[in-house]
Amino acid sequence: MYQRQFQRIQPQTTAHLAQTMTLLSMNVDELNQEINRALAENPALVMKEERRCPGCGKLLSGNQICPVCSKPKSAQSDEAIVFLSPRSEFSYAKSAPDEDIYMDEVDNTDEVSLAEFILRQIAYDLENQDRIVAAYILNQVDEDGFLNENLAEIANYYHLPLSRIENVKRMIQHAEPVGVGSATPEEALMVQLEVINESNPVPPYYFDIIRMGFGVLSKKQFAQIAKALKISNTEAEKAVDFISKNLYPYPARAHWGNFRLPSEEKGQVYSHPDVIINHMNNDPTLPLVVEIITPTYGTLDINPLYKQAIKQSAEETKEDLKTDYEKANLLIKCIQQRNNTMQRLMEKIVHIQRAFIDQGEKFLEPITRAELSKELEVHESTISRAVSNKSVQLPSGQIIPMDLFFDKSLGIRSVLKEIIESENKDQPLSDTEIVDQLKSQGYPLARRTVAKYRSMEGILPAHLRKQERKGK
DNA sequence: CTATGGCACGGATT
DNA sequence: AATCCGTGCCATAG
Repeated sequence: MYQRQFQRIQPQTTAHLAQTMTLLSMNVDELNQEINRALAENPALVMKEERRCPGCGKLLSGNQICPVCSKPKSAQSDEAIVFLSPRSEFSYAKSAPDEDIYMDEVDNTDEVSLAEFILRQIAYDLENQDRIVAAYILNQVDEDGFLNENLAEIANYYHLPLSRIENVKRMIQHAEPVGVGSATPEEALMVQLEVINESNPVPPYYFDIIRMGFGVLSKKQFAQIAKALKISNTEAEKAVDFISKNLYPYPARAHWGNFRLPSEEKGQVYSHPDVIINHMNNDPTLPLVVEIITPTYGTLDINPLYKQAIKQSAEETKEDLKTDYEKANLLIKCIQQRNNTMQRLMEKIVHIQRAFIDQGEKFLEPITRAELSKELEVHESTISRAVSNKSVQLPSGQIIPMDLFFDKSLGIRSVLKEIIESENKDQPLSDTEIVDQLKSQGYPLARRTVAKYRSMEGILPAHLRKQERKGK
């Protein structure tokens, strides 16, 4: 039975492969867009009503039964339940474009609605002319919330003084979500910091750190920052921590969805995790619940009317209808395949990296994509695609890039951090000494490598660590 | 003279 | 085929 269905799309097998590959390498946000696009332009494709678990109210995909509620309470704590979790916060366009019911869903992801959202906040305080300018600017803002347009040109076009345009831009930037309309991530951060500063004053060097640029921030180079601004290392660390926790460089993304949790570790912000890992009922003795987020709120299906239409229509239109039908069929198959791969992959990863998930970085098992691909009997590149560009939320609330599960050195780096933290601060360990320490703990490394890891973690060299101590 | 960072090479990984 | 990563050598700062 499955055989036959598969046969039908055999002639397009290369297309099938190509599409599976591209879908696999997409994260939830991108997949959401892709599905919306397909829904909009292919009449054969429809979104069926959502189905919820009668027990817990979770959205279910396809014919699946709720994996959480169907699990007996006596489940082993080392088990993990991996399942697909459709999310209602992903809005999709209904097949009939004239409907705007979905607009009053909680979140508005469209640029249009973001623009409207902001415009409503500031419209009262603007004169008519300025309102037009504001509308224009908001329409030029890209999906991250940035404005790449030259203000002087806008001023020219509307025959208004530049200062007036700047004023409008300022108002947009200060409206929620704060920072939209900036030209760069740095500018957005500046605006956000200014706003915070008005109610809760922050030390002035916070601004200087942002001026140093986004790159320094995301790499967490405390040492450099401290040196350049003549502040202590801990002050620098505190500042960067504050910034990554309270500010968000892509203002429009942060507004999108309500559960933004900045990844503290990397100083980067991921808006929607692709996978969420939790303990059942937040109880660490219960099994893990692994949700693979899918943007299909409801189920994708072939429009039943469409099949009839094909039979009844005249010969010449039949062909067109048929290609639509096959395209839709293909997409559904590919998405299923993607889901299946993700599910199998996460099952393996969670099993292997269980210690890491429960107990932290130190226990990250060094594993390569190649090894995993053998176990799962898929091609290496499949794993690569499935893993890249995706993010995972851990039970701790941290959001990490999925690549991290394959980071060979992270485990060692965290041991290194421990060693340095517990060292005698008056006589800091030199790199050579750290090599010995690590070797005795079962991590043979070259001296040069220790130095690399140290700088990756933003830890100063031995002689400077001593100074740091004095300065305090 | 020692500790460290820069550059570049080679092997592994993607 | 391209990229990443560990490592060795060498220059330089302390």
